[in-house]
Amino acid sequence: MSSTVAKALSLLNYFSESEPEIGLSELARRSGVDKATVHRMLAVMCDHGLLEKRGDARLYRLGAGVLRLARVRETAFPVSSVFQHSLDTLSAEIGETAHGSLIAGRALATIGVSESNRGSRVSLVAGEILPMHSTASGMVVLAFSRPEFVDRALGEPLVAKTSRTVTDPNIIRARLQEVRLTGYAEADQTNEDDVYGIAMPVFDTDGTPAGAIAVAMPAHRMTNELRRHTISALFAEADKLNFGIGGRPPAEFRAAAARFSPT
Amino acid sequence: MSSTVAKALSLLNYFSESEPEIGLSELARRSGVDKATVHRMLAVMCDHGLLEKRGDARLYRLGAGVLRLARVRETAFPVSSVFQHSLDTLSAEIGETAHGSLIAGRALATIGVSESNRGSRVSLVAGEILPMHSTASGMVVLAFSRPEFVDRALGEPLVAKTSRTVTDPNIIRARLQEVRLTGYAEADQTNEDDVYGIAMPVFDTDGTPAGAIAVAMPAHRMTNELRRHTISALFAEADKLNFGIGGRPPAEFRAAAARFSPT
DNA sequence: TCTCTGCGGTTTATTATTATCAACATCGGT
DNA sequence: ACCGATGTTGATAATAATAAACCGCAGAGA
Repeated sequence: MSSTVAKALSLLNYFSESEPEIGLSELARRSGVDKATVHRMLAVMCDHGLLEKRGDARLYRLGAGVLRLARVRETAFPVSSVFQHSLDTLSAEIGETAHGSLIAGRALATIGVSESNRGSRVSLVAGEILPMHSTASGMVVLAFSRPEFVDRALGEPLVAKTSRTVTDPNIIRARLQEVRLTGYAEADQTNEDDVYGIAMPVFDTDGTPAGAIAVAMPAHRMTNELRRHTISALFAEADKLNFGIGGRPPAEFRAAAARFSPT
Repeated sequence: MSSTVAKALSLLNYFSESEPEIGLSELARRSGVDKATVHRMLAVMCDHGLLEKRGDARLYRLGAGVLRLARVRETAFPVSSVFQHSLDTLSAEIGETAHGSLIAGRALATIGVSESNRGSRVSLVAGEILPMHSTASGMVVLAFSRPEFVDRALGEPLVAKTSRTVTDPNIIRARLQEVRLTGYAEADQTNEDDVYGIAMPVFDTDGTPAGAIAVAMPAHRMTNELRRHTISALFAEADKLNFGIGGRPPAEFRAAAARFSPT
């Protein structure tokens, strides 16, 4: 938990789209790590290209090394690009914003977005970390994950992102059971007000969830017909996606998919 | 060099396109770090999503976290995408493979490739790390870098990649002086047999090199006319690229560009 | 089938490294 | 000259690396 490397790596998570450059003192304050230590860690990470210091300012930002690593991974295991294609298809067909996420360690990382071209649409940023308990994507991933993974996720403090967020682990576990039966998860303004999300899992070669694809729409626009259409499209795209990345859905999910009738 | 974090991060560099999955013992052997230590480091990095263990096999590979970090950086500072556009333009105009690289720590990382559609062409992998002394991109970056950076780069052991590779720091420094005058660098089979490269620097907002764009072609195909055409196109694209990423070429480079006459 | 070998993973006590804390030097902007 | 920021240094306390074992497992070969 408090290993040196873990502390250093956790510094990377403070960089986001809304705050792409951060100074030493700021990082030290947020991470709770000593300033001198943070400085040394930053120096090491700069040396390895994970971070870089703008010679101009005295701020740090993510370095070109992360671009390189991402390229290496994407060349060897093209997941992001395959996701993007499915997301574009989804957003075009549903007319709402679609996004994809992958399990990264114990978190869920958004790695692809395709916004609808409507004037009113849900807008979200790629690279964001999604909470497991308050998003449809998180729930659908948990539903098909191993118990240890679920325990660890629900063991952490569950933040109430909105007034509708469920933070009781027991209720969440009950919902996970439902998700296992339907194959998809819905999040009615549990992560963000006015946003209704529907998500479906994507699997790895070993049958464990690799991530999720989801459609997010303004809550007031949700109808039964739109839900059916979305879920149907998600099943289709999830199927293609699993094929594209070599994922093998477990029997439980395949059963749920077979149970779904797009009537 | 011997910091814990540095050792952990250096493990990431063993993953490449040609070897995207590596086991624990293999990593321990190559890095020279103890197996138990490597195991702990890998566990931490898996926990943070930089790596992931395929539940199936017992191998490690780069995780989804690197995709997320790359997206965050690319959203805040779109460099890779801007590069790609220039590279596509270059390869289309010259008819040879173009590639772009960025300084990542003390190394030069390939972050974009656009192969020509010729049957015979130079093929190279994105995500590769380029040597500074034996590639045109490396030389052009060094030529406009600060002396400390050059000293550090030339202080490391210089590998002779081919029979033509120059490994004498003094000769290299002399060549850097020439590059400063011309604004571009040429590598005639100094990094790879039969490959002739021409590179041009791209700059950061503070006037230091951010990376380079380069054209690589089969050495036997090189002619004076092709060289002129390539250099001319590189100057044009470098100019656009600097504008696109907000780079400010130093006076020395602007003078070299003005000196060039595409006659 | 049985053994052998190499691998991933874990443990132990010891050794070496590193974080920490506080203090100070330094730079830039107001 | 002020202030908050980045760096940097010192001694002490906490942490992690090391080395050499060990287990369980899988595949190879006899």
